[in-house]
Amino acid sequence: MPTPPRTSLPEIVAAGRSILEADGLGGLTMQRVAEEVGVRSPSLYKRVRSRGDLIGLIADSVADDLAATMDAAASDDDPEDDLRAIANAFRAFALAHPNGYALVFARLPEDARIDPERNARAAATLLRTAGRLAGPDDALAAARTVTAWAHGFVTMELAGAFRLGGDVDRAFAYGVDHLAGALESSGAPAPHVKAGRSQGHSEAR
Amino acid sequence: MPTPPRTSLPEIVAAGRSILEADGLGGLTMQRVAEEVGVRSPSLYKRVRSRGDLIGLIADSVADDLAATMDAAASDDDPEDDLRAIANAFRAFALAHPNGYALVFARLPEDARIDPERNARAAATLLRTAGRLAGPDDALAAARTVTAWAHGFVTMELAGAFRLGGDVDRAFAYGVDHLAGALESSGAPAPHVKAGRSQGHSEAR
DNA sequence: ACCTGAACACCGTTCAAGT
DNA sequence: ACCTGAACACCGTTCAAGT
Repeated sequence: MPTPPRTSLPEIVAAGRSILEADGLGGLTMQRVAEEVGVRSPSLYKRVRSRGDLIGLIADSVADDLAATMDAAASDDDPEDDLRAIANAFRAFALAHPNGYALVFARLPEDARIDPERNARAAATLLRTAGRLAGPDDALAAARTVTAWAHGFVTMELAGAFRLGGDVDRAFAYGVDHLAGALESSGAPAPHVKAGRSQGHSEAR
Repeated sequence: MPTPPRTSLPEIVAAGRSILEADGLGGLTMQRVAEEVGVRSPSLYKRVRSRGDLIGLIADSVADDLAATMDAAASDDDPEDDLRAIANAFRAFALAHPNGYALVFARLPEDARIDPERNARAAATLLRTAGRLAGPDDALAAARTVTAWAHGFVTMELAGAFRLGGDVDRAFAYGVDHLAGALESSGAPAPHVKAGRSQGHSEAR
């Protein structure tokens, strides 16, 4: 005799994500999730293969939001401004959702990885901006340089690894500015060189 | 009646580190460690406050090795060559010890963090090289930019996040070259400008 | 002083039994 | 078709009891 479902996969993922954000990966237990969606933990296995599977689904969900945030930050006007805006949005997202963010770049088991199309879509905005700065041939390498830097920076910031004093905000701005200058100078078509670049590295022409 | 110790803290840390490297953080159980050093798991708590504490000690140990590796890579000759050498050594270490490396930059609880002096010592080599490239005022921001980039890059590489094709080795080389160029151009004393810089970004002057 | 077995609270996961 | 209690194997950690 059929029984009506008492929860759903989206609800489970959403509950898992909010628990993760609140209490970290260690606090994300199947029992907490079950309690949150009003069910007993064995029932979760009707919609989810394992805790690892659930973690992968949460990572997908966060990755989508991060991609949307970066997308919204780009205006497709001046590429250097866009790079700065994307980087700032990226950092703000990571600082606002540290535990979810960590999952997006975590070393997950093969089957829990973010799927390829989602990955490509998430990379698209930055890839386009990087291509406009560094030229089509270097677009991928340039995008990887920027992503690596931004990810490394916020990861270290979240880990509390910047403990030598100094202004962390300034170090971030320093990084974007110098990366933008370095990538742009690397032989792209460089269609419109604006008169007043932002600051500090005008010698990099 | 006193009993002679059957193990020691260094032995425990070393065992934990080799288990971590072989089986990941999930495989690092107190029972596995105890078995490895020939004792029962409750005995470990004589030398270690908790599993988290042990993880912190392992992180310290790996951080020391990483710092030594970077130190050995620098020759204090041409700073750009040094930057490249340090970055390559950093990446090689991370790829060779992925699980231990992850711990060094992990978001550990406050009390398990790598201690400040160790942190400063680990940063010293790169800070010096960055200072020779970017000038004393920008040394810290420049070192942070390079460290963030290198850490982000290898983390993404280890996570399998580079899935858009392309040559990952080339992307790494591209990153060092452009970072070196960008930092150097940022207004340092720049004592000896070599005639033949490496490649590709000679327009960045 | 160090080590141990037993115990506790807590996991993820399975499964037979219920509706 | 979905949900549940009970059970299993496995954690980290504590502690009284042994030497």
